[in-house]
Amino acid sequence: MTKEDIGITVSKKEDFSEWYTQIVLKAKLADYAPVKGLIVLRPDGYSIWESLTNTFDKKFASNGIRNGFLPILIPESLLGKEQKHFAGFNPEVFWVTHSGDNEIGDRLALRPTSETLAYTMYSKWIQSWRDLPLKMNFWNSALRAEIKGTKPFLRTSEFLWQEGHTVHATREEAEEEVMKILEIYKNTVEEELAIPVTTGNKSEKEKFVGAVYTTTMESIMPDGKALQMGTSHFLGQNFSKPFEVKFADKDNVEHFAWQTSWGVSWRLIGAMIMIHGDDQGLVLPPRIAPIQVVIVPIYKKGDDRDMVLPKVEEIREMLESKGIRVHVDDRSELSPGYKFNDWELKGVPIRIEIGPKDVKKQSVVIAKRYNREKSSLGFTEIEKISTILDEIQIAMLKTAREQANVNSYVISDYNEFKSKIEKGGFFTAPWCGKLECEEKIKEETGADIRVIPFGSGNTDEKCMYCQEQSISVPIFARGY
RNA sequence: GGGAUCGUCGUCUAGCUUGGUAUGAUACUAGUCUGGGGGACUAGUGGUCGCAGGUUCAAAUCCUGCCGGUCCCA
Repeated sequence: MTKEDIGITVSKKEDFSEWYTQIVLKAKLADYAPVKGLIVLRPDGYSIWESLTNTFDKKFASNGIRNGFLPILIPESLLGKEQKHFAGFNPEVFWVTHSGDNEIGDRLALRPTSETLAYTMYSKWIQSWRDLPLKMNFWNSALRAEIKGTKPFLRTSEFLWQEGHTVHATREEAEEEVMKILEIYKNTVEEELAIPVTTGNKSEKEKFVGAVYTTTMESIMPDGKALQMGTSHFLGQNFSKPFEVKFADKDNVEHFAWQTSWGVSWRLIGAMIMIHGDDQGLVLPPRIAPIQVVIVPIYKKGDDRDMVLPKVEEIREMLESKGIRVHVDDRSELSPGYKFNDWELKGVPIRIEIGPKDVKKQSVVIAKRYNREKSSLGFTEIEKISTILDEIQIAMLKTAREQANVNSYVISDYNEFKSKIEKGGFFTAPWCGKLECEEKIKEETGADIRVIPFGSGNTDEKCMYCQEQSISVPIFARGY
């Protein structure tokens, strides 16, 4: 391995796919497991996930949602209770058929999602309107067999996610919950991960199997492909009926409950890597970065060391007292240059360099990761770092938004669409609402309806494909 | 679903056509000098060639199957 091979050896622009994989492996976020389609998270990857889960947990909690735990095995009889749901997931379910050498009668599924299991439990727990709403969230992993085209964080046979399941007395309340969750998702992804999203509905064809409707948030990746960032489903009574999730209302009449389910996965990490990363490696938005500021002390002789280290400690304490997550890189065997590159590969938002020269000048050098700018900051101004972190966060979202806009088009001519889709992007185009057109477009161009943005409809335009009256203006794109 | 391609110390790689138990770099360990953008020198450790069979006196090399990675098309 040459010097260059320690870092990323391909450019994001020229070989996006390889670039992505190298970041995941070389920034030590994850590694491949011995089984196809599975990955192992390493500490630097897992701490990003923890940072995300912490943020979501706070928001869920303030919305009255509490965490629980569900087992990973679901008996086939339960999974099959809602027929469409079962049919939708069956091709990608892993089955447990044996315990030791003995065959299991009712074979067990490794959960592809937990609606059926959760609602079996809910039906035991809910009897009265006083038990509602019931709002729970589960952090776990789900398993869906991916045979081809696996990619760390984006498509793996097992993935970490949260699945939320709520039960309500009325349709209105459940639908409100669907939107509240989608709003939490959108805020978190935009404000914490600095990734702009478009929210709206999935088409009938693309909705969650078993849902009445699915709301989604979609983002556009730098290679022009769309990535589904999270979904929030209104299940209506589709599950409450087969699973008998019912309650006695105030009038003592028994009703089936109204339900929602929703989830985001570690795919968000993949999106963050793709959107913000550059040819030096990962770039973490400050709010989600496990380490926000890394201090690299620079010294050679003992004297310098005695001058530098106390100052480093002082700065560390000051930053920590302001709630900033700081790390001091005191590895003695590595040169400063190596450390600079190393932390850039790992994406830490701000690096502080402090050596004898700086101590004499009563200042430090700070380097911002997202634009790789260096500047000098006086000792008395160190507290400004809080503000700088905020500014970086805002700048990153702004840049990402601009990039997304560049790759978004409004279009109505199908031939134009067919030629432009080759380069990727989001295409807002009128659609008649018929499945047939949706399927044809998919077949001919590889693009599907990613999202029908809220408020889209009542247009005078003709369907891009069949020229009949359109009923909405969805975003078409090729997806991950 | 169809097709292509790859797999050799931790990592990257030579060797494979024309069989004779493996090359170099980097990393790692120890020491000395160094230290403001991936440091230098010296001395060491580390692989039986993805896995399983087969052919052969002999297999990293030839054959078959499997496992895993990557890419393209639907």
